[in-house]
Amino acid sequence: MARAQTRDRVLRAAVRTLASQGYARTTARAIARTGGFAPGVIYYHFTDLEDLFLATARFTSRARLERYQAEINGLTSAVDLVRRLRRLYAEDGAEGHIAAVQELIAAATSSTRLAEQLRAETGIWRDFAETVLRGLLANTPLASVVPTRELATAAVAGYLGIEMLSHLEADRTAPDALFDAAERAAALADSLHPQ
Amino acid sequence: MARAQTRDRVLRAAVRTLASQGYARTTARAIARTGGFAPGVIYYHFTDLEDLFLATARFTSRARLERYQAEINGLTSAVDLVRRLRRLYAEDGAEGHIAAVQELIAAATSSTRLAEQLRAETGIWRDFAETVLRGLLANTPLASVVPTRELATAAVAGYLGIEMLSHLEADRTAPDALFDAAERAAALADSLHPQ
Amino acid sequence: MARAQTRDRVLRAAVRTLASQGYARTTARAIARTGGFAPGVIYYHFTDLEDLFLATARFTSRARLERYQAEINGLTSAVDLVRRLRRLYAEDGAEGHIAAVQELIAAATSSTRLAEQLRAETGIWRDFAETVLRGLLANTPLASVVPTRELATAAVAGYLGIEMLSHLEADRTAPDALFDAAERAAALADSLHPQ
Amino acid sequence: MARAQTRDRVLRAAVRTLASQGYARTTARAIARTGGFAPGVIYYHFTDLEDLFLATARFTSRARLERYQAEINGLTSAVDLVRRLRRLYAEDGAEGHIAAVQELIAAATSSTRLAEQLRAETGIWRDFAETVLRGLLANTPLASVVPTRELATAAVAGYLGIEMLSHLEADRTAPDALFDAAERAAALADSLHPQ
DNA sequence: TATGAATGAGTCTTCATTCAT
DNA sequence: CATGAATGAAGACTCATTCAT
Repeated sequence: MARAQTRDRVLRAAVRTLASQGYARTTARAIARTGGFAPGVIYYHFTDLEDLFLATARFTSRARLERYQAEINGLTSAVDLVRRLRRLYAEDGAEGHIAAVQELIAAATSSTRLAEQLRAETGIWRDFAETVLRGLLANTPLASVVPTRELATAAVAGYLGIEMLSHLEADRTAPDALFDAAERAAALADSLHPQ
Repeated sequence: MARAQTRDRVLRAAVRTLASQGYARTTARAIARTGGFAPGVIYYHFTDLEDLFLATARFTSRARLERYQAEINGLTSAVDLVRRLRRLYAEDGAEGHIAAVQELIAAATSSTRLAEQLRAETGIWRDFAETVLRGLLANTPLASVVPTRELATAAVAGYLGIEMLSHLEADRTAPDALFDAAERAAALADSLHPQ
Repeated sequence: MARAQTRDRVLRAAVRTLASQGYARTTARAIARTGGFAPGVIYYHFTDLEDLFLATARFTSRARLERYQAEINGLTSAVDLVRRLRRLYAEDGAEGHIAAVQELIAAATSSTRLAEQLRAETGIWRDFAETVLRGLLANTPLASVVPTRELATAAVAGYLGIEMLSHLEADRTAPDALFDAAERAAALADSLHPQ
Repeated sequence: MARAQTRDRVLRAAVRTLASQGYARTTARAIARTGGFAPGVIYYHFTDLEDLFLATARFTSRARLERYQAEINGLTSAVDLVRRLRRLYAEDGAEGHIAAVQELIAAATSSTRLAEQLRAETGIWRDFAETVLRGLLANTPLASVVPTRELATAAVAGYLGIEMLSHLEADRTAPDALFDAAERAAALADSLHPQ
């Protein structure tokens, strides 16, 4: 099998295992079982588990970012934005992307390198959120008032926090109610736009 | 030594270890080292580590809630609220309360009982946040517009999310900038109050 | 409480625990739980667990021997003997005496002193069995033919072996069938007696 | 190394350790020391110690049964039988087979699955003993009188019981005396055969 | 490239035993 | 006499990692 292809299988197996079993149970054997390969394969493609987790953080973050950019770039309506986010968030939940990141952040407490990698990734997301916010507020009375950088940070934090709370619930109704409320607020914001 | 006293020592050691080492490294031995007692003590007071983590979740949540209630109950000014929260948040950071809870939430992926306990605790905090919000918005044009329940959920999520992000940073500037922005927004909100 | 009385409680608790839980699970705590006293009590009356097991071996062996002697001494009919033995064996099973001894014998593999104590006890039982056999065979053509000492050894071995096998069965039908067969053989033996 | 080969090494080490140290001291570490491999090997080939003990019971029972069958099948002389048994019994003693089984039976008090396995094995031996007995008694006046099934049970019980008693002795004279007596009885039995 | 057997360190947990009360 | 809190050693078991094939 092509080298890069197998590498990707390992990365995807790591994401799925982190999301479904949690960091503590994401052992080399567990990842191998999830992906259907021998544990040794991991060590052929990565130095050790820390190395794999670093790559996993980057892999899942970049993959999702591409998807978010493709869906969201150029949007000027806040309502449209919220609707797209709701769909993307549902994807995240189904595929376990945010859950995996959340487990990695908890794991970062005991790995400086992982913390650095995750800081870089969350930084990229905050920049992305800031760009989107600026686009929305352009030509709006709010543009000069809203602290976009802080709001972008809060948005990323909220996204991660919501996922944490959802993880504790059996159902997934909390995010839905939040998206509903956000959509109403977005409608209000859109009405401030000059026609 | 009195039974209850030792039990508390173990709980406090668990909080400190979770916050400083992360869930995966919060072993019985690590907790014992933190607290300065023999690992066996843990098993004299708790059935197993899961039992200890359950008790820790409840212990740290309730202790902090009391503190927050004492500081915040009866406040009507949003600016005052934000200032108190900033101080309380600094306390949390110093003592590792939120960090510990965050690690426990990550750990809950592999323990249904822990997930249940944490769901109960975060529910209590959401209720608390909702009560505070309602008090603030009373006699305000916003009272009928703002979805307090959803906002309370978002507040709890944001609090947890911010702590996650802070954990990745060496410094703690991000929360400061957020509190500054929140204080400006609070001033705006206070100005809507009928004099 | 009188010293000797408590000592006896401990010994009886040890027998019951050995019989019901097996040697490996007969811990100081388990014995204390069975007897309803604190683990420390054991160490007040015995040096350590080995000392307790030694005393237990002697205690249960002597107690049962008294009972057997009272029932069996002076019997001249083999059929009567088998009938009494069947009843005594049922008592043993109900109270776990032989089961406890069997566990102690298995444990003796790792304690020379326990092995010595048990060798002494089984020796006493073999002597008892030999006396009974001699009484039965007296004035019988078999008296000069039957090697009573070897037969006595075989009887003790058989008794222990049967208990081992019974322990593996859910029901207790095997010993019953054996006693039935023995009773028929005894009738045959009795018919050889000169009237 | 081939999987099956290592598995066998572990099984043989388990038998030797059970026989020489007793059940309570047959720890994973002790077995590994006996066999000269790392304790982890046990868990690579068996789920846990209970699983290993189950397999050990079956392994040692079947291996010995094959040997006994090869030596004994087709024998019609009781004296020959006793002589072969004496030799086989000496082998058992040297290799610790019966001693291991006896320890496992004691251990079965705390493992239902082990009890079941051992019940199956002792059942097979009783059937074997019954077959041998029937062969011996064929064409003999005793054939219709002797309850072969019960006698077979008694034989298995006696075999186990004798091993228990021998284990308590420093020397091994008791079994010898018994085999001597059995040989004399066998000669008597053989004389009943029609020439 | 991939596999799977093997290892040794480290984890949770139990337990005999001690000791202050 | 009895209790129950505490300890430290040891046991079962897991797991990252290596290596021969």
